Amino acid sequence: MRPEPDDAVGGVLAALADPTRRRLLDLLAAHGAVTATTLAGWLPVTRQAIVKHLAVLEAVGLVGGSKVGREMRYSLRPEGLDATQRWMNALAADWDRRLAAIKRFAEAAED
Amino acid sequence: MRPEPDDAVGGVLAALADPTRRRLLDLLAAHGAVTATTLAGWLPVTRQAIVKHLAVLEAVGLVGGSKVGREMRYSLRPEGLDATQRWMNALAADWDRRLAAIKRFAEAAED
DNA sequence: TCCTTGTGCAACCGACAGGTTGCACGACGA
DNA sequence: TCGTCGTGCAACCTGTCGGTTGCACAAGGA
Repeated sequence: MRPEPDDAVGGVLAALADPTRRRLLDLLAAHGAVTATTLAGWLPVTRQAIVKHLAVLEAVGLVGGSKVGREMRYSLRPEGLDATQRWMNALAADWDRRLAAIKRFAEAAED
Repeated sequence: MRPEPDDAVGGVLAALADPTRRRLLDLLAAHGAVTATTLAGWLPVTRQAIVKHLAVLEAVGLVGGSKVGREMRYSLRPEGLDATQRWMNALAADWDRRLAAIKRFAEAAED
């Protein structure tokens, strides 16, 4: 997947599309700032896999990491969701609007 | 991707993650019920690719097709978005809630 | 000080998604 | 009726994604 640089929403959607990544977000929501090694203990995958997932989540702004001593603590960054959330709500509203228009049009001009 | 039967949201997110699929949805929103061949004329991909994309969109309930004569007209199915939209709003709210709690906790126990 | 323990980096692998081509079939118009 | 046009199906190709293993290195504790 090659989301163009200006496409933040697409990136977030792609990130959210993976179930492991969603579980990761759940765990972060439940436990706050936590290390990749700890997360690996809760999921049936390697620490490396976790790190990769956290990297894509970080790239789209859904999580952030801060170094504490020699360990890296990852935590949620809820603002990262905002744009996508708004996009999706707008999309739903737009669909409803258009569908209503089309329906009205179809009723008017009975083909 | 193997979305478990009970996981509708994951399927929709995965479907929405692809930029071509999003463009497809935009086109359907703009033009109503339209055929795969027509859509292929508007996008730089083969009709077959379009058909595949429409298949995954249909599988998650975002679009629906109805046969008219020998041609297949695809159109939006806005209810398909609803569950995912609600999920995402709930997620955002949940994150804000948890983050606020953590922040309050951090303020109380100044490390 | 040295050993332990966790992190980061790179190579590698299998599976699948997005895309293409080719073809057979069914419906519509002349 | 026959030719045409659009659809559906299947095989195939290629890139990338999720995942693993192995290793080098830095930071803490005894």
